[in-house]
Amino acid sequence: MEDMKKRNVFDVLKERGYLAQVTHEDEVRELLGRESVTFYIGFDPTADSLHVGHFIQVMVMTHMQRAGHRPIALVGGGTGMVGDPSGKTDMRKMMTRETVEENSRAFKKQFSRFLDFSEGKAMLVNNADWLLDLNYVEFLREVGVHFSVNRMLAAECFKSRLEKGLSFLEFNYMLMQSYDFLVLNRKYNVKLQLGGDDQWSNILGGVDLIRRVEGTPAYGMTFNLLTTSDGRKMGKTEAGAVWLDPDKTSPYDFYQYWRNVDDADVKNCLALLTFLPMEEVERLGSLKDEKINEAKKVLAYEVTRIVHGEEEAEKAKAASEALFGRGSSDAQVPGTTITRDEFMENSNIVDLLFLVKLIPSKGEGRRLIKQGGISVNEQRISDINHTLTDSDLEDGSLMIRRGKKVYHKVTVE
RNA sequence: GGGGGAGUUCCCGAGUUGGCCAAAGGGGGCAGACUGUAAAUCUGUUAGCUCAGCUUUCGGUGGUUCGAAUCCGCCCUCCCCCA
Repeated sequence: MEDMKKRNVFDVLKERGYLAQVTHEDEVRELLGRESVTFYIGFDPTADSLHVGHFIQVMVMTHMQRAGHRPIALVGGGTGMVGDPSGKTDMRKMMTRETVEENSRAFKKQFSRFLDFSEGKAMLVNNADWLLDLNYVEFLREVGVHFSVNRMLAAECFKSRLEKGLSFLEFNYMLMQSYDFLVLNRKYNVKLQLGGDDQWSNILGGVDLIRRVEGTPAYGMTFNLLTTSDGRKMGKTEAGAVWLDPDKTSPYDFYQYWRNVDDADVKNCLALLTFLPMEEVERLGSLKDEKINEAKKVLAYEVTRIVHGEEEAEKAKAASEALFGRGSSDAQVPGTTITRDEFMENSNIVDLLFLVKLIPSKGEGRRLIKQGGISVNEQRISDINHTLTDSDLEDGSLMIRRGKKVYHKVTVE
């Protein structure tokens, strides 16, 4: 990782497959190789935690910071009040000011795990600070004049919305984000904005604005969204997004998510989501058939380690090996602890499944059992009315398996 | 502001001579088989519950009726054409 300092980050990012589009490829590359550049990435506070879609941006910021550049994570406390229409087909729900502020705080906390904020090496700003008190007429005169509606309507990001409808509120999003870039350029000499590829139009808006208003160069660069080989967005599970918050997605589930990616996506994930040297990425990514499971283990471990720390990564790995391999059975397996009374009152298998939230409804539980999807201590349950007793407990706990790979340990105390 | 159209179960999308609709079909999800904790494929399943019965659903609300997703009134939202 040390040798990254010597190489131009631009080349690193390109080699690893992050880059999607660059406004001025040669100039940006030269700039990054010449001086310490302050850049920013915006995050919309649409939820109370970052998810894997954000994580790729965080990885980019980390690569950049390691190369001596200064990242600014911008939380969209102001833009979040409007909602980005890019690529969306439906109108966004408007969030209340309180929700936006709450989410912004949660983001702040998570960023500090990945970036070094000491001595001004990274910054976190909230565009609510300058957007919320804007004077409408002044804004129109300073920023609005520079935007051509004709060009905006032609932009790719509005296309789908032109068919389904686009409110004036959302139409303004591009101006706000462009203004962000301008403000940051003036305040902190930010010359470069990064973002997901869906942000291309918005980034271009800011680049153009700065060049017009300030007459100084500004650049933009976008990254490929984390998608599967067949183009679907990654990071979605039956339970929703894969979150970075351990309370929303446990380290074990997080580990399992990466352990189970498609063969075809392993290499890409290793390059984008870990810091492993590219030679290693190439080697692991080219493994075939059963062998590629090794690569998936490395992927799962590394990503979990970066996000949740070494200790949690070890635990997740141990638990996985215990359940799917031969490891010791004593490993930390996800589970629930219930009281003796609860166990007695919910001795019916369906009730118990419901109690520990392995099923969303009892109807679902009955269905699962009918289809052979539930096992207790590796014994398939076939009867909906199956009742559990003390004899099912081993050292005060029993292991339930739902489907092929969802394990849940129930401990009775 | 004027005229026209639409709002269905996770999503898309059938269904309007009122009962046979918890609601076609597809997608997605889940489960089973096959496997490598993969993909593809095949099969089953996909509102809830005290589950061979019952309860709550078809934008909201109030009606008509023995009975309404299907008919009527009002409201909300969205789309299209005109301004």
